[in-house]
Amino acid sequence: MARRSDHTRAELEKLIVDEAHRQMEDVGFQAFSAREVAKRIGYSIGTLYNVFGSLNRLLLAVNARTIGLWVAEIEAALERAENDRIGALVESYFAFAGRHRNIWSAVYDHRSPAGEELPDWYRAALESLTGVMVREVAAALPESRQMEAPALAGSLLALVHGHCVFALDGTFRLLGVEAPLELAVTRVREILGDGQSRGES
Amino acid sequence: MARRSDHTRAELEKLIVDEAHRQMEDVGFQAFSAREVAKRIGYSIGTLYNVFGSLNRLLLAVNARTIGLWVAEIEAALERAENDRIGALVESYFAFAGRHRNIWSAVYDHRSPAGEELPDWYRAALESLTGVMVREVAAALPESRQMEAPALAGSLLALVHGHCVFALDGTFRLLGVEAPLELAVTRVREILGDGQSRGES
DNA sequence: ATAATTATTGAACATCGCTCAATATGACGC
DNA sequence: GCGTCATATTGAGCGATGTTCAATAATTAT
Repeated sequence: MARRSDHTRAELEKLIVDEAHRQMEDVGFQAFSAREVAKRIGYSIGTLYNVFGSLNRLLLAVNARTIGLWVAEIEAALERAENDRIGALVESYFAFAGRHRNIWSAVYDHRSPAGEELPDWYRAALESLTGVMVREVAAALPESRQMEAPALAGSLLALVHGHCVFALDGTFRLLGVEAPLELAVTRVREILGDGQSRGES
Repeated sequence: MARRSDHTRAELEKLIVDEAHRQMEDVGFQAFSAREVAKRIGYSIGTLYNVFGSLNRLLLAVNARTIGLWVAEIEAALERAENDRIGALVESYFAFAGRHRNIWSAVYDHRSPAGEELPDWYRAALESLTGVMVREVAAALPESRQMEAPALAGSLLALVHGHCVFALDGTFRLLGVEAPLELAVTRVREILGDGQSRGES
């Protein structure tokens, strides 16, 4: 099969995460299988465990990659945005989740085993996401309310996340609500204070 | 083993859901096992499938029961509440999730297989939950804003859900936010309009 | 060339959801 | 009481899963 000269350790790690991420995108969290990933890249299941130690860490690697792509897309949308940065933020958050349901859901569907603490590189990925929120919220707030920024950012993250979850799982449909994104944006505007918002391009 | 004279069909169904619900509360969604449930009540795995048809429907029955308990607890809190009904609503929502993490999480962790539509009795359970939200939001809104009630109720549900998820999974801790419940209540008050709120008992 | 080190394997184990021919049980007519 | 039929219950069997680890292959060091 595969020879160890074919790939350095780092290359092999990337090869596995690549395929695992593709697999997650295709079949979703429930149907994800480490064996299938191994088969597709031509290595045995054992090698997969040698490299990542556990399925948990492989899934964290997959999710960290997802978060990275997600943050990149949000940042790109923010660069394109002219005035309405908060609107662009919420919109691109939603857009990514809608366009990549499987990998997006996996971030929240997977739970690390109890007692296991998150690796630093995964924490860093999470913080890059929350970091964008805190930064943009701070920028949208007047000087006098800067100290509220972190709490407000958390609140906004929770608000947008909730709307996103219920938009995708059908809860909003069940309620007869048909524009969850607009709803979320409206909520966010109310919360950041009506002073500098309400709708412009 | 168990004789058919021991239980009517309805009793057997209840026996299974009882044990499955207990099991879910004890070990959580990931470790839940239909085989284990069968073993504990002294029936075989086959009987379980005869009664419920699939694991999906058993899990829906477990989750429907959870939602029932949840709604009952919220309604009880609302009856005790004097003035601040919205505060009581959010607080009891949070309290249930915190006190029954496993069964609460299972409601959102479980996904029905694609294409399978939800049984009416499960829809009814979901609607009893959303119904409380719509009713209370409507009661908290002035006459002039009654038409917004359903959309606002959905928004509030999403907002509270998001805060609840991030409170339990550690995201708020990661952000340095230490009072997610109060944060959620504040957000809800802002959204319903400051006219009749801001903090009184 | 030989020894020591490291990478890779994949059969083996326990467990899972799920199926279905076989069996046990109960009810009914005579 | 007996035989017949319908129904309830079983649990071995199937194809998967995650995980382990002695055995093997490949590389490096001596």
